[in-house]
Amino acid sequence: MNNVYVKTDEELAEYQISRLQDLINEIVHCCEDKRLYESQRFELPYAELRCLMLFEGERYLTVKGIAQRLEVAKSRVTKLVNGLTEKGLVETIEDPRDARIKLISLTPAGKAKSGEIAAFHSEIHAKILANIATDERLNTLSYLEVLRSAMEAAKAEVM
Amino acid sequence: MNNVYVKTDEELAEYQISRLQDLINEIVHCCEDKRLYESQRFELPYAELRCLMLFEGERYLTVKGIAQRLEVAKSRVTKLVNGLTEKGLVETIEDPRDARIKLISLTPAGKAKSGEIAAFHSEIHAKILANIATDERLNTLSYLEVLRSAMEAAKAEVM
DNA sequence: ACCAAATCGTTAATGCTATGAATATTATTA
DNA sequence: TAATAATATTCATAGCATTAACGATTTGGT
Repeated sequence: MNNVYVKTDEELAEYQISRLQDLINEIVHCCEDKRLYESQRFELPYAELRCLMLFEGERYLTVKGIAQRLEVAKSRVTKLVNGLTEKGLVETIEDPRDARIKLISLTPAGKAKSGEIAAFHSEIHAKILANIATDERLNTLSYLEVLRSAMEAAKAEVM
Repeated sequence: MNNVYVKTDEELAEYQISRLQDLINEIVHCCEDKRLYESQRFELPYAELRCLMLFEGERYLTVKGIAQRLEVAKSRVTKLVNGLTEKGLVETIEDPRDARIKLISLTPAGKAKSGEIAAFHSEIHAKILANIATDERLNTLSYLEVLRSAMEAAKAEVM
């Protein structure tokens, strides 16, 4: 046995794999905490909150459109819209040209809440950036992009 | 108005914020897809799968211990362990020194499944690394670490 | 003009994730 | 020994999400 221990490529890869695994887990875990916090702070089930945030720059949305954007079934959206309606954040009118379609839009209260949530999102991401040294910000974003691409490529391979 | 438009620091920050927001969202979304895939592939509700993976290197776990590691209520763990027991992946004995405590351990089938899942995790992270140029891997990991720290710091500030 | 097919949203049944309060059993400790 | 603490379970409740079946409406072809 040699005292000077040199890592083989294999071992190096093992190490990098588990480090990547840990880092991603921690980052995702952090996001889950944010999600919980957000939901409590704005007194909205998270799915309803996400639904509310779709009305950025769009006056009206339909059940179908929301379903596509949230990537859930239409029946789920019915429930979410009911919840938001009961809370007075959203209201529904009928499409004058097609009686099948419901046009859903924010109430003033909904706009206000949506604004608050958007501000919170900005705030939290601003805080994250502020916690990165100025000269490291661009690199962080670049390498995050590298990771995102690599993850999507890996997903395409495996799944 | 000037044709040569120079971004103010504020605008630069805005841009970086929304880019960070998007990147993190995409990465998290990717992880959610992985989670779904995993759950279907191994025919286990995701919570049970996570529970199974806690038995790495630990012979026995208790309900309480699992609850702490998964960060869920004990009553939730009772359900998960029931599910895993019905599937023959886990078995329970009584602690010989304390009749209140149940010692939960993997069955051979559970060990096998747990091994498969761990292998899948390694595989997917290896694939991600393989999709990053060799000379960018170390930097990616470093900057991921930077991001993770910044996120945790921001969390501590806001939440 | 009419009928079949497609579209849109809702309802009902089902299953997973998770919590909190109440409870039964067993250990500890004063 | 009696009170208290620890461990796990049960029950009620709530959120997240799907699929299948349905009713209402529109559209397209004949």
